[in-house]
Amino acid sequence: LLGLLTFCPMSGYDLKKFCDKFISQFWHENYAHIYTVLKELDKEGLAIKKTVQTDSRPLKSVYSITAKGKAELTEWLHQPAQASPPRYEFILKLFFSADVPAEDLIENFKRLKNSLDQAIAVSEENEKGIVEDNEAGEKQKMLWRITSDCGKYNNQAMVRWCNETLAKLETLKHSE
Amino acid sequence: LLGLLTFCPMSGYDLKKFCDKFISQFWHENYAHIYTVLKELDKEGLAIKKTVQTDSRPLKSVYSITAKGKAELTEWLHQPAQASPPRYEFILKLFFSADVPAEDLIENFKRLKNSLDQAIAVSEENEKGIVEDNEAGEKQKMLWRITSDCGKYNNQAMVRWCNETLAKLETLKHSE
DNA sequence: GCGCCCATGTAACTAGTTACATGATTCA
DNA sequence: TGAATCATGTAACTAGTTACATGGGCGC
Repeated sequence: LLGLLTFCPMSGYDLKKFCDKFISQFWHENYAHIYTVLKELDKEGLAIKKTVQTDSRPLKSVYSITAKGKAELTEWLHQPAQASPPRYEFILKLFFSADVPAEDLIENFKRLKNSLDQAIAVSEENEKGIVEDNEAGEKQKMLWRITSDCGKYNNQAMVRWCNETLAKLETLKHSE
Repeated sequence: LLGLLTFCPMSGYDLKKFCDKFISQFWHENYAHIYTVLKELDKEGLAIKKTVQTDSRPLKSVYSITAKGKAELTEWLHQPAQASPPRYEFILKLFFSADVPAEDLIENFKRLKNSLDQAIAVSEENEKGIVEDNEAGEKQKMLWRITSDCGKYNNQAMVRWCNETLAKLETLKHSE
């Protein structure tokens, strides 16, 4: 899974940064996982480690993808993505909230809306970053824009959902 | 987490059915998990087990929620839902697909669109079921509708995204 | 008689997370 | 001098999944 993160040679630390910056909207990795996987990749010959001494900085272990790693990645890209079992705690709680006062639910929805607005703002920032990036090819840029749109569309849909739900809950609150 | 599934007393088997039918859009449970949790709930006094002999059927172990369990549930409902780390394999693969021919990507998107259409059809079926259900209170019904809308809005947003992306990929395909 | 649905569970395993441990450099 | 950032890793634990094991009843 991490073999694909070898866009360019990177260290475990770099990889984490990269994940947080570019793919955090739809994927998440933590240090522990990255370092263990990196070690495995090295053992399996899918990536190779090189220890580099950067000036006035601690040692870095930079990993590069090998030919074998590239083959594995292509293989992975060709098999269809499998959907992960859904786990939306917010919705789950909502489902069981028949005995919770409407007012509390309204509070929850307002909070959710705020965090959605924030997420939308962040993704708009990111989109600007894509346009300005000159290193990436046209197709790559297009794919980035597409992935970013996915998050945006979802978030917009959720905002709409929040607004409509808030309206419903307001009427409920008055009748309670 | 399963204490809340005690809408009415149910066995492990019933719970699984219930999950699949009503909350599968946003939550997923498997038998192994259910039975282990059920046992724990019993041990902690949050639910009690009763073995029931139904006519001409194997023994059933029906669990009911206790007062302590209800308190725990209320407590849980009152703390804010925590977002689970996102894992969208489809988008992740897309992100790394710069070297995959546009034609293959188009195929993937068509498949995704089909499954989305199916999901929308299913949720529309479910919505009919809600309206017809006479046992549930008005507020409960409203909450069900709201949760169901959430899925619908998301799916619709995704369909829109698929369509727009397909158009983009078509032009890319012709230039490749 | 065969396959499907009802019904319950355990054991082994895999994946993922948290917490810990360490230490250098840079900047306020 | 202390906080933040760079940098790498391990150990212990928790959660979740797969696979296995079992057996009766019902409908075709």
